Amino acid sequence: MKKANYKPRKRPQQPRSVKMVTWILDAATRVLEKESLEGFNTNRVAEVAGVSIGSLYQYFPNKDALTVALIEKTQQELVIALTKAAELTHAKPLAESVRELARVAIIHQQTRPRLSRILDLEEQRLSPEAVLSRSARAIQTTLVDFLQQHRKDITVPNVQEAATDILTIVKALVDANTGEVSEKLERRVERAIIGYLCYS
Amino acid sequence: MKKANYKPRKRPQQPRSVKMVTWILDAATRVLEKESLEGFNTNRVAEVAGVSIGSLYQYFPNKDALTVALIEKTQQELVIALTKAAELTHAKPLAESVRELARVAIIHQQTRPRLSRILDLEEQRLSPEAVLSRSARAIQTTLVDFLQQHRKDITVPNVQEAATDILTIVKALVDANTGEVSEKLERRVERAIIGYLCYS
DNA sequence: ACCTGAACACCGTTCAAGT
DNA sequence: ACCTGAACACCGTTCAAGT
Repeated sequence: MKKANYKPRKRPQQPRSVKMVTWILDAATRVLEKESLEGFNTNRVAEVAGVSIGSLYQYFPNKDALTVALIEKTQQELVIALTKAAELTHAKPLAESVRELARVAIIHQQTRPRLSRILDLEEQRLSPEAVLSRSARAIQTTLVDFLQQHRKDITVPNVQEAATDILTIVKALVDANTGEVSEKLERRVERAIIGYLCYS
Repeated sequence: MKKANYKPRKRPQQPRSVKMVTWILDAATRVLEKESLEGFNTNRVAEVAGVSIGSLYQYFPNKDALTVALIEKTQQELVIALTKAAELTHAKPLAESVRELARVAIIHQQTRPRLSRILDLEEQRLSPEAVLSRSARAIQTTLVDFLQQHRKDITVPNVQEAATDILTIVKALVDANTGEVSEKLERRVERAIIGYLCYS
């Protein structure tokens, strides 16, 4: 039985250590983008980062922990963008607001299509074990708030559940359509979300 | 650069060979169900199948080819169930028909929840390389036919695209809700599908 | 304290030897 | 022809030695 510990081994305090973690994460990002999952191995990441393999394992207890750190980092960027967008759409009608949120999510993913797709895949592979991450919960919360604000316009029986389902649906559509023209994809995502929310 | 050849190495003609392939696929299924992806390795599969590792590689050029064969097998079962269900719903109203198809898909997945989830994940991981499989195309075709029959009741601009999106959505929802009570899940899948199809 | 990298273990795959 | 399994290569991870 494998232990599933994806927490970073230590929060590095010393300046050099902070830098090393940054190097490692940057290297991991580059390796994943350029060589995809097949080329993603810890020895290669350490090499690209310019640190020894031993140092990598001082900060990340295993390869999956490194992947989880990347997922966290990416999701933090997304939650910031989504929260900002959600605030801006305050008084606008549902359809328009959804369209803007969808656009943010799609743009976020299309900034680094290969990487985002891989990280979503890895998140699914790891999710049964991993506790829902801080940033994943933040995204969920932002979406629940958004749905509450539009409570009168939607027909879902349970807002929590709806938020989860919508996140699942949007991720799936966006990942399955990597490379699709942004506007077309936006319209289909909008259809899926509002269709789900307003079904009666 | 890796070659991506997922085709079985040979279609076994001799009776002993046919049996061996069956043993190997059954063993792979058991290993995946019991030990999940972490325990799924070719040496273990060969051992459980009672054949030598060399024999496994005579029929499958690599591990992914073995996985693809499992995916194919599972999807063939699903396409049969779906086609049958689609025929039975012939003259019924859209919502009811969708509910029945959704039920078939959910039951199919919940028969072996762990296995189905893993195979869906692996399918995503492999899909950029792999040609869309025969059975995946069959499922797509069945769904397109179904949508054509209800053309007047749905608002999607493109039936092909809609079929793809719906498959993506249903898989994602079902995989994300492994272990959820069947009836609740059915209602949410129905909402997602009909919401998408009838959005205006 | 922290870094290093040789070494170990595990697993995908091959191929010389056996039938 | 087909099967076998020891052996090789690659990669995740550790740990003794160095600073």
